[in-house]
Amino acid sequence: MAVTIKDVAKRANVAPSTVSRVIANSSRISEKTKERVREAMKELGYHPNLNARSLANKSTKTIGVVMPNSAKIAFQNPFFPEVIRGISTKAHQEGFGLYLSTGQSEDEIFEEVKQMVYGGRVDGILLLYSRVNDKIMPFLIEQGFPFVLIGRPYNIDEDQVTFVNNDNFKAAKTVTEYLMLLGHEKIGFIGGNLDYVVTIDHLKGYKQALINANIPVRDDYIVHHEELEKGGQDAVIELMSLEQRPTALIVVDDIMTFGVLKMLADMNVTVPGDISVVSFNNVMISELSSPTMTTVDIHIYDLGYQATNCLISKINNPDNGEKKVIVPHRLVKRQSCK
Amino acid sequence: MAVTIKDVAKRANVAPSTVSRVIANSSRISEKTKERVREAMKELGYHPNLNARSLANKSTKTIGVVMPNSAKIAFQNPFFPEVIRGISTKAHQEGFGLYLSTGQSEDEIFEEVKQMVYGGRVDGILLLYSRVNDKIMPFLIEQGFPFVLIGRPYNIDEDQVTFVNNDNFKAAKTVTEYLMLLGHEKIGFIGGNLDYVVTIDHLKGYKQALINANIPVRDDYIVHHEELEKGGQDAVIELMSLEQRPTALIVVDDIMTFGVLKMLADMNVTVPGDISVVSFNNVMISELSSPTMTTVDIHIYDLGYQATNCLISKINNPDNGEKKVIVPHRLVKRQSCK
DNA sequence: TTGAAAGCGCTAACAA
DNA sequence: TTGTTAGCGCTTTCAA
Repeated sequence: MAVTIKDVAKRANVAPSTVSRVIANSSRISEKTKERVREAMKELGYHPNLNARSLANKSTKTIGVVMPNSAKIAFQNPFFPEVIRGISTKAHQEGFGLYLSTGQSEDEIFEEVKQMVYGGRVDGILLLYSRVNDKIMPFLIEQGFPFVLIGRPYNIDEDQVTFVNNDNFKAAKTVTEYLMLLGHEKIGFIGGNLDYVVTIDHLKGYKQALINANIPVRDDYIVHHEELEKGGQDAVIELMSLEQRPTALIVVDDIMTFGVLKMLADMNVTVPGDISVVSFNNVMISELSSPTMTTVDIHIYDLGYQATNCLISKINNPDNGEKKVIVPHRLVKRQSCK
Repeated sequence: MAVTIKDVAKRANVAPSTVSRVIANSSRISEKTKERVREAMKELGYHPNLNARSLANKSTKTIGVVMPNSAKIAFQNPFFPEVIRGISTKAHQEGFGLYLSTGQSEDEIFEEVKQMVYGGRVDGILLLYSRVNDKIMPFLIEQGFPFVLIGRPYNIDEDQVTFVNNDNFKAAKTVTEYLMLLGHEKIGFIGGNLDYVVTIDHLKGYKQALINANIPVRDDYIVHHEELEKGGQDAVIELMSLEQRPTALIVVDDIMTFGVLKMLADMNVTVPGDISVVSFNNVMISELSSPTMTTVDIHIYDLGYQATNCLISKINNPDNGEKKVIVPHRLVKRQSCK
C-alpha cells in the first residue's frame, strides 16, 4: 500500500490536515513545520493520490478534449495534432492534464461527454469542431458545464457560449477576391462536409465575393467532399470535366490540396500556368508541395492555445460571462497562384 | 449536488451496497430488486462518480499515453495521430479512456509519468517511442507498473518489457537490397535523430545490406536530421553536393521525403530518372506526392492497436509475463524508384 | 439475497 | 498556527 498523508503525519508528528496544508502550501503553517513535513514526505516517498484529492475537491485538473469521430477522418488531418499542440502547451503551463475522447460515432462521443461531465472526470471540455446538428453543445449549456468551442456555434445564441474561431467567412471572401484580382472569373470551390459550420462559412464567403463582383455563382463550380485524400482528386475530376473549366480553385484544406495538385499534374494541367489554386490552413507540409501552395494560415496552434486559455479561466471563474475570440488569418502567398 | 448511490438507495428502498451491486450487475441480486433499483436510477438521473469509484477500486479505466516532447517535432508527424487512432479504437472497445502527456521536455514528461503512476491517474502506460537514454522505462520497470512500449527497448533486457515493434532492421535491409537489385550502388541514407532506437535499427539494416553486397559503407552518404520539414531538404543539399552523387536515397520518414522530393525538384533532379527514393511509414499523404513515393508500410495503426491490446491484458492480468509483438511491414512500390 | 459499516486518501470546516 | 473530525461517493467484507 502506498504512503498516505497519515503516514507522513505520524512521521512528522503532526495532524493529517497539517500535511494537507503543507501540500497546498498554506500560509497558515509555520515554515518550521513545513520543513519538517516536507522532510517526512521525502523520507517516505510520499505522493498524493489524485483520485482522493479529486473526490474531496471536486476538481480534477484535467481537460476533456472532444474531437469528431476520431477513428475516421479526424486524425488524418494535421489540423488536429496541431490544435492539440496548442492545447497541450497551455494546459501544461497551468498544470492541467488532457483527457481524450475516443468515440467513433456521434452517439458514442455523446456518451463519453456525459461520462466526463457526470462522472466528474474533467473540469472542463474543449470542443474541437462545430457541427450543424450537434447534441453536445446544448447538453453542456444545459448542464452549465464549462466548455469552449473551437469554431462557431450554430443554431445557438452566440453569447451563450465561449468560442475561439477564425473569421472563415472573411477569409474565404478575401481569397476569392484575391483570385479575381489576379484576373480569374471562373473560380471553382472545393469544400468540406456541409455538416461542419466552417464549410458553411467558407462557402458563404466565396459566394459573397462573387456576388459583390457581379460574377454569377455557378453551382457546378461548387463541390463538397469529406475525405481528404481522395476528396481532392475526385473534386478535380468533376470540375475539370466541365465544359467551361475553372481557371482557379479554392480548396478548403491543405491536405485536400495535395490531392488536387496531384490530380492536376496527372492530367497535365500545370499550376499555376493553367490553373491557380488557393488553399486553407497552412499546415506544415503545405510548404512541401510542388508547386508550393498559396494558402490561408489560420494559426491552428493559436486556436488551441487560446481556447485552452479561455477554458481554464472559465473553470477558475465560472460566472465570468462568455467570450468570443477571433484568431486572425493571413494569406501566405506561394507559387500556386497567377 | 449530484445524485448519489444513497439517493438511489432510498428511492428504491434498499441499501447503498445493493445499488452498488446492481451497478456491477452482481449475480447475487434478484432480478426484481435490480429492476427496482434501475428504475430509481433512471428516475433520479443517476450517474456514478468515477473518482469515488477509482478511489475505492484502485482502478481508473484509463490509459496514459506518453509521447516525445509533444510540442516540438512529435505531433508534426502523422505517425502519432495514426498510432493514437489505433490506440483509441482498442481502448474504446475495452471501455478505457486516454490520458495524454503534455510535457515539453524530457524532465517534464518524466514528472508527468510519475504523477500518473503515483497519483493513480491511470492503470497503465503506453510509451510511444524508445529513446536511447531514457529514464522512464527503468522507472516503470522498477515500480512494476503495467506499460507497453511501441518500439524496442534499448539497454534493457528484452524480456523485461512488453513491446510492439516493426522489424526496422530488416525493413531497412530489405529496402537497401531492393535498391541494389534495381542496380544502385551509391545509396544515400537520410535518417532521423540517433537518440531514437528506430534510427539505430534503420541504419544497421542499411549498413548490413551494403556489407553483404560488398559495397563499402560511405560515411558521407549517411545524414541524420531530426526536423522533418527542413531536415529532408538540408539532407538533399548535403548529399547532392558530393563529388559522387548518390543515385538512390533511403529516407526514413514520409514527411521528410516530401522535403526531399521538393528539394530535388528545385534542383532539377528528376525522380526516379536521376535518382530513386524509398521512404518509410506509408502515411496517408504519401500517395499524394509527385511522383508518388515507394515506401515501407509499417502499419502504424496496428502498432497502436496491438500495443493497447497488450497493455489492457497486462492490466487485467499483471503476472502474465512479458510479450513481444512484431508488426509486419510491407514495401509499397510506387513511382519513386527505378 | 440483502444490509451495516468500514475504508479508499484527501480536504476543509470548526475548534482549540 | 495546528488538531479533530466529518465528509467526498463508491466498493466490499462481514453478518444476517
